[in-house]
Amino acid sequence: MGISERKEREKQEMQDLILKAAAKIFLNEGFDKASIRKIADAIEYSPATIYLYFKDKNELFYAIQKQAFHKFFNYFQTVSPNQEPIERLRNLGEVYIKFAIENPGYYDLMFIMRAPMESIENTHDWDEGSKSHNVLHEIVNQCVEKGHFNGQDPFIVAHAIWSFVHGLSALYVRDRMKMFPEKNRENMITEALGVFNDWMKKL
Amino acid sequence: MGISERKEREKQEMQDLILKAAAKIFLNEGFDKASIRKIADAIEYSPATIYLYFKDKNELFYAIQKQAFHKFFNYFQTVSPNQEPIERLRNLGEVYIKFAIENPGYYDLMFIMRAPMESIENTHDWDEGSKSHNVLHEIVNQCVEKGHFNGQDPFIVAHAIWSFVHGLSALYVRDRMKMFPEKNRENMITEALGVFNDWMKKL
DNA sequence: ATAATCTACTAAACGGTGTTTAGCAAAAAT
DNA sequence: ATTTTTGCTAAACACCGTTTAGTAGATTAT
Repeated sequence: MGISERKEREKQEMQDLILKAAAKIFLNEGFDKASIRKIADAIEYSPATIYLYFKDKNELFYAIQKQAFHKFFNYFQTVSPNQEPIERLRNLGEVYIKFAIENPGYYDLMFIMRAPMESIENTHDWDEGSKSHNVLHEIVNQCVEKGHFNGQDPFIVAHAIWSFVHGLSALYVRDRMKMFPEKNRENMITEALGVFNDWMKKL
Repeated sequence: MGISERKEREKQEMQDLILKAAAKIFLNEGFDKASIRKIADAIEYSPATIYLYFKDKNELFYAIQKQAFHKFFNYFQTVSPNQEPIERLRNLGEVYIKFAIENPGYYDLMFIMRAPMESIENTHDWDEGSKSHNVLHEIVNQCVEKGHFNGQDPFIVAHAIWSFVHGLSALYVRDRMKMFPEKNRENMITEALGVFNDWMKKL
């Protein structure tokens, strides 16, 4: 019975169509401007149709967040595997920042905005994010095995490192660096990351 | 001519009334629920009246942000002045986190939300925030004078430290720690801050 | 082939939002 | 006493997310 398969495929295609239009408007004009009505207009369907494919606006953006995490993970895959763990950690930080600067809208959705998180109840819903998070944990563990961060809990060390790169990214994405209008914001981030990496080598 | 003075005073009192009601609703129910209509209702005036005292909702929340920065600065004043700069720096980090945990709504408004920043054009509008920021810079400079962070740009070091504590705070305030449901989030922050302080002592 | 059912979709409405406009009563100035 | 100014609001405008009731067309059953 090929009909139900076609139906399934069409449902998938419709979801993708909505997702694609929503992501485009969101990245170009922001969350508030990406209204259900505007998204519906872009794909030439009525607003009510969107609710046949997504429970509400939060679930729609939870789906976009998943795609963002996928892209994020791909960035992580470019981290050189054949190097000292401490070098890989440095590389990971650079790639993290690179993603945030090149995809501020996605970064916002993943780590700052509230909307997509309201569709997350159990840990399972965070799977896509955990994949990237595990990369960090693995590398930190390797660093500890090689004698770095002596005596400190790898879980806490990983959280400290995440917090640092998130802090850099979040201040950038949410425009808290315009207090230094004479400074180049991207350079500031790179330099601060450099300082941090110098510190970590000594630990 | 006492009339214009009374008028001025009454205008000030009305602004305070609006601000107080708005802050209360915002802190208890969040930004979206703090609608102009709801604020107007709380003070028993019509919604249009609020626009006689504030240009728009963004300016209203910019005013609340200013008050938040004032409170933030008071937290900073509790940092012990008669100690080694590196100890004061440690203390400053603790107080920063303490503020974020005790006043998540205010923290959000100061360092994460977009709304109040849309009323900021020139550096002058950020004065209230700069005051606190200068405290950090001063302490970092004293640390450098005492031989810490050798050779590194104090401005960048300060930004790195700010990014770190902001990262911890922002992940907490925006609920990105529920991925570790078995962990106590406040403890995690404290431990990560402890790890960071240990690092800094060695630099 | 026809009748019954089910599917995909939408028009319209509900109850909200920020903001602006026109007008009015009371206070102040003349 | 009359004019002007001030402080305020009712009502409207143009949006928003979401739900409901209903319909045209595809699918299934007879």
